[in-house]
Amino acid sequence: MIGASVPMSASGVIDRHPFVAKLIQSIQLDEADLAALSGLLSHKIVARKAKDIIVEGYEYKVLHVVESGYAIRYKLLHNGKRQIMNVIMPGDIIGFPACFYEHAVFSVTAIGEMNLHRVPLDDFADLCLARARIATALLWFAAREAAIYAEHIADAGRRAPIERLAHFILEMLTRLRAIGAAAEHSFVMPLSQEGIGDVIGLSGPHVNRMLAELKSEGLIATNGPEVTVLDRAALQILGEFHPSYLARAPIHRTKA
Amino acid sequence: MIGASVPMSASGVIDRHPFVAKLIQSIQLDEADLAALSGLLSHKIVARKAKDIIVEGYEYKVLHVVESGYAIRYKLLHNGKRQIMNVIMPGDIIGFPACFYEHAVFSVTAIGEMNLHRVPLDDFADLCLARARIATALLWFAAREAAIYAEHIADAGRRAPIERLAHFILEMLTRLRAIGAAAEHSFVMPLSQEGIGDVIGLSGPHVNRMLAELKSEGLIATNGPEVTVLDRAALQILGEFHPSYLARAPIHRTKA
DNA sequence: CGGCGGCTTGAGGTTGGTCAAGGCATGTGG
DNA sequence: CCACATGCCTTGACCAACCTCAAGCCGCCG
Repeated sequence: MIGASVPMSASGVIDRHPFVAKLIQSIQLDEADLAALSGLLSHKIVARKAKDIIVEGYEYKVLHVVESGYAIRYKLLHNGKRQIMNVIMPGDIIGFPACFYEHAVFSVTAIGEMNLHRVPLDDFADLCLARARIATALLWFAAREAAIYAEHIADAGRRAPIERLAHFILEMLTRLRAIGAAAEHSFVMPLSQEGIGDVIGLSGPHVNRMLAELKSEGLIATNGPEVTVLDRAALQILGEFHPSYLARAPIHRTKA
Repeated sequence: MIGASVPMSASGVIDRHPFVAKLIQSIQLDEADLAALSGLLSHKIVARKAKDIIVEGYEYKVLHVVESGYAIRYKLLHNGKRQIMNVIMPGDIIGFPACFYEHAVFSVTAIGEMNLHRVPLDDFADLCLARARIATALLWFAAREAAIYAEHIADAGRRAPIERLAHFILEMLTRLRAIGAAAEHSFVMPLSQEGIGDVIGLSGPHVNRMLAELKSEGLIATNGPEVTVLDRAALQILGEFHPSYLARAPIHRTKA
């Protein structure tokens, strides 16, 4: 911890980190918690565009807490296709919750430049054991991750292409707004159309056609990579989107 | 706890419960842990076939630990289709890890008769806070649940129909064997062909065609609801199935 | 200026859904 | 004990949806 390039022990600095902000939204932290987190997030690194952070099948012993930038968690299949499981955003932890496995089950690649904090897996485990509140919050994050994945199963398996796209756009808007990275009705899409296809299980050209349809129906507008939601109510109905599964805080328990 | 119909405090009884067996496989439990679990699992109930245990959108305050029988966790979509997220087996907890949400995000229905233990959510939360080892094991279960879901995303989104079916058959065989509910190469499929279709995102008739193809290739055989894997190696390659994501134990940590 | 990545559009072919009919096993009530 | 209903499996024909391949375009960056 000594010799960290960027000292972050002052709570005025650490609690502006998106990961800490996310923790605070789901559970109350005291000074000792913040100090522990501050120590954990002392080793800052930068990942350039298209940098592989985790490669499927390999062992890994470090996690990366995202401060800024985006990454994709994906799997390459032997029929040559790619399935993107999730878009990783600031405040997320790369390698969690899959870090309980000995070998990586997915690959993670940066899209665009990222600022990360490198955290040895063992330090992370120690923190959980020492700070019950943080461990509890992480159990909640893991449950939320599972809920997001389950929603993606319904998307890929049973929704019509245009419904998947509507759902995906609203999910991105909602998640980006939660971290303060989007305006009320618009956001910058970090993925190409082919990338979107790899999330929702469509080919690139078909994503393009579905986008055109949403535009012609007046539900969205685009300007380069920027997507603007023009008719949120109609999009929600079309994509059957219920934002509750993305909630930031668990239900309140009197005893917890 | 007093007045429970079936006393289970003797560890010789409690540790034969599939849920406890699953816990023991991932973490070591002491006498106090077993006693706490014994108290938790004192209220036994039976669910008949097609009984709705959780209905999407409703609040729920109890979990159900499965002792025997199967259930499906699913979502009904407004286009009339059904997506099954997961098949729930003995040792699983109905309502976990989604129990952190105030309202149910999925429905759960019994297929066939089930023996369950009713556990109030608050008692469960208290157990986690009091027994750190059990809480840690549950964090691992939540992570594993997320990994299974992620595998299903790849299935539904990017694999060819016959690959999905191969993968699903191997996943069922592996999970059933882990709880001692399957022979080495065969098991009784709890779902109808239409049900299988709702898991892997195909229509009933197409599941039938794909099953016929697997049979004609000599990879599997069926006899009523019983499925026998004849060529596991070929099926694994076809379905790109790597059993590691179903591992029962987390990686070993010296400090934990 | 030239190359590259991504968007857009089109034509054509396969896949897999839908609808429908028939068969078989099981279970139930008369 | 038989008649009937029910649920599931099986098969076929048809057709729309979506993928693939391909070409041209634009904007950006070296």
